[in-house]
Amino acid sequence: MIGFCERGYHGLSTRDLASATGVRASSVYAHVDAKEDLLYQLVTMGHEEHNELLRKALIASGPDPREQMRALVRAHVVMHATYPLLARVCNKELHALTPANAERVMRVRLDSEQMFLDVVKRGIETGSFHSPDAWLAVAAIAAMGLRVAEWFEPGGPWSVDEVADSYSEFALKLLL
Amino acid sequence: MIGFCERGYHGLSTRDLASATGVRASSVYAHVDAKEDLLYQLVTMGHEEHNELLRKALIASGPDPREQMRALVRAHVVMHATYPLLARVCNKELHALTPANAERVMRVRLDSEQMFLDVVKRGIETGSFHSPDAWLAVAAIAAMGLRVAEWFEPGGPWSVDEVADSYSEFALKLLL
DNA sequence: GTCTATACCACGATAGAC
DNA sequence: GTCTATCGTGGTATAGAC
Repeated sequence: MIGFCERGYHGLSTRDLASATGVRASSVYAHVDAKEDLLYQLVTMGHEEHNELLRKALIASGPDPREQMRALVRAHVVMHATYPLLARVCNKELHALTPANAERVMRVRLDSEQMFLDVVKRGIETGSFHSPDAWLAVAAIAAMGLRVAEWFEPGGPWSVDEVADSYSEFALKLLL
Repeated sequence: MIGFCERGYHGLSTRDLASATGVRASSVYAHVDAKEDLLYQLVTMGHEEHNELLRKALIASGPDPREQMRALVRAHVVMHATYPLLARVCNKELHALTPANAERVMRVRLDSEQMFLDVVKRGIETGSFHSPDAWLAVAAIAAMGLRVAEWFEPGGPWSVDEVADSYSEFALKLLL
């Protein structure tokens, strides 16, 4: 995973991949059908974990759209700050998936996006939010969190919680 | 460029690269020393153009931090919506640069970031903005715009101007 | 500056012994 | 499940004619 992240899918050979786990390249093929399988499994894991974290956050929060949005952004940011390498692979290496696999991944992603969209739309209806366009707002809020995976490091100036809290506030302000 | 974007640096061969412009792979080497040179030139062009657009936007706007921020975000978004492929290469393929070349690119990027930071800090001092952390706010605002390159398409639901305007407002709200 | 031809190497993947 | 050995392909890059 570190390899895919640092050098890109095509930049990491099956030989390097294997030697990172202490085996030969041919041994990899006892576990996966092809190199692309490995990327697909990694990317699927990342997207499904992300999706589940969002869903749990939504369920655990009350009915208030503001509280729901806070919970979603929190989970989104925590995921990206906690597993930055996985997040980067998920966001940069989709091009290397077969169309069928890419589509499966995109379905999960769209489902996650829909959670954000539903909260924003309901918030607009109930008067909690006032964004002129729900989708544009969601794209902006999601983007903030995605990018956290590119710069966050443990032991840096902010804890995961601090970033999650700040970004939740950013999202709510953005939706005012 | 399209190739680097769609398949990643290592996913695009010099043969394919050359045939995209109607020549043979060997002819490419009459213009660049190595494949990496091409990526470096592309990425440098993208970062310097971006930096200049930001600088011009800043100069053209008045002394009000709010107006300056609006201008910066506008330019940032316009660049990413106008040259999405270049932007994606600039943001995803830095790993393939030699350390020396990557550092040169990062210097331009840090300079651009500093423009945002200076405006936010001055806005906080003068009471226009009220963010608890200037850097976190800048990271969030920049991220929103960066991501535009991933989804924007001409002929879609929004014009470049509409996205730029919306995102400028998002940024200002975020800084309230 | 482009071409053909090619050097040299690394790639993903497989075969078959253990 | 891992190994060694190897297949066939395609990678970056160069040489030298035009």
